Amino acid sequence: MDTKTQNRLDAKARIIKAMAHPTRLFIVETLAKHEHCVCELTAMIGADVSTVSKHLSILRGAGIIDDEKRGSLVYYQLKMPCVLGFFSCVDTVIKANAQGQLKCIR
Amino acid sequence: MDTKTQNRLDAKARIIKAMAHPTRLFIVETLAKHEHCVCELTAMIGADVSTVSKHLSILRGAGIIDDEKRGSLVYYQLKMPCVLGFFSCVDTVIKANAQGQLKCIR
DNA sequence: CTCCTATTTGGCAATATCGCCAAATCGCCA
DNA sequence: TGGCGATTTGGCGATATTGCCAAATAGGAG
Repeated sequence: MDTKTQNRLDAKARIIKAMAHPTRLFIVETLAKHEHCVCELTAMIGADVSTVSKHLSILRGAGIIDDEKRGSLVYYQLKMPCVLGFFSCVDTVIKANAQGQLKCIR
Repeated sequence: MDTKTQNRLDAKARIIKAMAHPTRLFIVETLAKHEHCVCELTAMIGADVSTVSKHLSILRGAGIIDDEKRGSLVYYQLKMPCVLGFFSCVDTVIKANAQGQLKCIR
């Protein structure tokens, strides 16, 4: 594997890793409906504000979401809706795994 | 966030996490072309066989790839080609990030 | 049966991630 | 200007991931 491929895959993995966490998936799915401020997301998630803020920072760093300060609140919105298409593929994988399990039991 | 949502997102995150590594992305992209045995993948990747075997095990555990023993070799193949669609979205994100960078410089 | 090759598994040290607390910013508004 | 609420950042212990080596396993060939 040459260096160029290595770098390309590193970049790709960094983006994917940004989504590889339940809380961050929740954030992406929630922002897919419409924008939310940090305080709203924090209330929905039920973790410390600093924790939520760091998750948002990771998603923003990956370029998946965007922030916009309005007054004293910071609103986040989904910048790359194409990731939702991926999520449906993941659901397909989960369903296929479950059906594979069933087949083994019978 | 209720328990049901939590479990659903945990399962989703586990699948995504399985792909959140450069080497595993390489494996998925390589198997997308055609199947390969562990020894071939190991040669291409240039890491220890045990390392490659563990990466393959993670992808298999996630239900993304499938294995098939033929003689003394184990051949792996891509089971869920829909993940490739996700990769193109990731490339879009990377491209958008790069263009955002450029805009800031000018 | 025994050797040999391909692959997997166990274990360990290095590194990265996670979530909370405390502290620092930052912009409003009195 | 001073205080306040919203958000971010620093730091720390706990936990998870990673990659290598060594050892175990599995199967075919002699």
